[in-house]
Amino acid sequence: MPRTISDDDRARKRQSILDAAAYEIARLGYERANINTIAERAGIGRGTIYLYFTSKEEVLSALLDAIGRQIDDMVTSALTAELSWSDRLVSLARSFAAFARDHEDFLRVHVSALHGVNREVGAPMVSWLNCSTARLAEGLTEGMVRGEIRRLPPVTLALYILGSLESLALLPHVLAIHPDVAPDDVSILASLLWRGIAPIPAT
Amino acid sequence: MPRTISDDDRARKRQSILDAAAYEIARLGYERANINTIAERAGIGRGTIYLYFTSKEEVLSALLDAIGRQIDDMVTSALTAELSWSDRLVSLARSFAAFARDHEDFLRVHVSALHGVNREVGAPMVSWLNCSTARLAEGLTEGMVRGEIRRLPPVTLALYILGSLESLALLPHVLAIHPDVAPDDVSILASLLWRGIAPIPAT
Amino acid sequence: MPRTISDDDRARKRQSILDAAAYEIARLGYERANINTIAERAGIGRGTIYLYFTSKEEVLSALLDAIGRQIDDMVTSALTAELSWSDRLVSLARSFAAFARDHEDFLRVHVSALHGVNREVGAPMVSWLNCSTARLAEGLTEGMVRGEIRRLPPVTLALYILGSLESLALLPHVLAIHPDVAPDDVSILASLLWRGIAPIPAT
Amino acid sequence: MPRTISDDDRARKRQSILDAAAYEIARLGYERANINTIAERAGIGRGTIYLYFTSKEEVLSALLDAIGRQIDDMVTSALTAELSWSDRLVSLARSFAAFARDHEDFLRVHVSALHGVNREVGAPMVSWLNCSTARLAEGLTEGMVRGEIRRLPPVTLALYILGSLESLALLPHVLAIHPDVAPDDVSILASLLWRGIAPIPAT
DNA sequence: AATGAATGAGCTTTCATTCAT
DNA sequence: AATGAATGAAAGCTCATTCAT
Repeated sequence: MPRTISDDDRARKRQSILDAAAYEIARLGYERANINTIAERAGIGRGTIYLYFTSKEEVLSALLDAIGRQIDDMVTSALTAELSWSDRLVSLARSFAAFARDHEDFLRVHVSALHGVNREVGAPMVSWLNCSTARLAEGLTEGMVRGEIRRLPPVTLALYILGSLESLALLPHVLAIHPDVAPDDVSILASLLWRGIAPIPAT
Repeated sequence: MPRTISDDDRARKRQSILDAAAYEIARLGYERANINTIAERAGIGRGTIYLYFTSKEEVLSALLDAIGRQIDDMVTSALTAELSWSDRLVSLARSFAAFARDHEDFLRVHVSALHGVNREVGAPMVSWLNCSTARLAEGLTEGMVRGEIRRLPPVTLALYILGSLESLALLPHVLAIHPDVAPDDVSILASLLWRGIAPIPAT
Repeated sequence: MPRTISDDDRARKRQSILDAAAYEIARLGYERANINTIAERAGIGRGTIYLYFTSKEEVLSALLDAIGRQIDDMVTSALTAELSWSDRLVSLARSFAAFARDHEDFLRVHVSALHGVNREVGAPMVSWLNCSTARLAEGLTEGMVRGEIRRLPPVTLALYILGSLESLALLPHVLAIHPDVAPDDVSILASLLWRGIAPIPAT
Repeated sequence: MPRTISDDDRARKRQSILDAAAYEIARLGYERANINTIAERAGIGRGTIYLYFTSKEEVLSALLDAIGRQIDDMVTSALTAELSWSDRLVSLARSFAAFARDHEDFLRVHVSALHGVNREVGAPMVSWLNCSTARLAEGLTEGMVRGEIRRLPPVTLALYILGSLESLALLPHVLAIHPDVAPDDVSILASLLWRGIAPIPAT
């Protein structure tokens, strides 16, 4: 009688592997992160990981996929809320900041994968990024049509906004080194974004 | 008669190793970049690299050092020029864009090291980054005193500007994927920065 | 059901690695002995050695430790036996000869490590040698007190005896080259030692 | 006009290489001794060594040859002197001790090569050792015929004597570590040898 | 005759992956 | 379903040797 595991247990264990992987990858990078250590941290045997993922690469892919989905959710939420664009940016900035606070590992993996890892492995992340970008660009286009935002190439603008938000969110963590950077500075900088894209007031 | 090499030849060969390393690291990341392949690309034997550098780590360190110095030069040039802050930002953006065009590998290695590699190796890059940041922060402070720039925490602002410039410069390359991003967009986006930090006009 | 190995099996495999290492080191010396070849000879994969030892150095250390313990046991046995000093020397000589016959590799590794390898690796062997030396010196001192042995510096004498015994034991093996050396000569030579340390008979 | 070097200069330079090699090999062993370092120590370029020797192995061979010849000279001198056997042993012991004092490196290379290095490389040393052994065995045989020495297998005895002399000579150096071994002990131990081989006095 | 820059074979070690249990 | 002992490809690095000068 083959032992069977409930779908719930399976999902939970899968997630615990991803959490452990995020912890290690955020600290060591993808290459130096060790499957053995990840298994230990997840509280399972080394071989068990291969019952949930086909390879180390797939662990990273799945991780990036999960992270990309969460970020996309944040963007979607901010866009669907009935807010002014100024408030939407603040909302987004707060969401990113909260995400960075509660899931620092995830955000770091995301950023480092964007710049470091093999292209193929990062594929799912790029998919989500494109998705979020398209969604944001679409919203921005509407805003431009309504005159709420300065007219600029919407896709490029969307990429810039998302990139800035990530950088801003990571600033206090990455630069915990820097004594002159106060965590609160981040929120101040968020307003820079808005001033940058706000429509030019009629004189 | 000893077979000795001129200092010039030596420097040239050293640079060719760094170029080959930049090519590989920009595409594969530091860990996957292979000393063997780097040597092949530089057109020398495997062991020769170790006549110029003590280890693979030192190759990366030297590379980051060279890149950091070049970026710092760009910042210094822009600051010493007699320009308005608005023009300075445009000048900086153009410098970064040119650097990204002519030395794409270098800029990618720089950014990926900032987010990816283990800390110790990135030390020289962090040094240069701190140097550039301090220089820019100092300039910004003066600008604030003169009322040319909105008052904001100068170090944080400097980091944000440098980060944005790098992202902007890389946008057309990284996102060559994205059909909707035109290279010219970069210069447009540079103005976002200015609007973000420009002093609030008296009503 | 985890695939675990019994302590017995583990010890057996560990020993088989040490045996293979002794074989190679006895013939080529520590430096030339190749981990790859040792693994092949032990009938295991290259990486498996590193599940039992942390490094090549540790293989040698463990080997020297095992050998040193066996030699120390031989010395202890000879000393605790109720024998005349003359017979003790014969007993020791026979033990060493038997050890050399059955474990020629071990004895050769021991002697070569004593004279060849870098000091740090030989540390465990030196420990055992000091142990055996101290034990023998103590016994010799008692013998001198009782007038069974000529009065001589005990530690120096102990070192000389142990060194001679090892040389004697190796003679027929090392100098298998030499057609004029008969294996039996060893036992004859053992008596030289006794005559050397025997008390001067009262005339 | 090809530059030519006098035979004298050539011999002197050859010897300086051997001296440097002895220094390094005595401290690090043959394998770890570095051709580069040996060249530096000899005050010549790396490639120059290969104008005097065909390979690193040949350097060791030549070194062992030179050492073997010196030791053989010592044995010959002691045997040709008109002395009693007791005094000959003392003379030999003094010669070895002096050699160990003035040329510690040579003696250590000799001993370590005897037990450590590849057989083929040690060939010249074995030749000289056989030569000295045969010479000493011949002398001992004469002594036995004349009743000055106990009757024992002469070749084996010769090997034992030479081995003991080397060990004795090295004792104060090797065991400088050992606080209980006084340098003077060596001369005391030399008499052990004589008592071992002295003829049994008629009762 | 002398040099030292260049080479690449060969070494130890790591670690993702497999598979007997 | 789960494990962890075993593996071997692949990596960075050293150093004896060559050879253009």
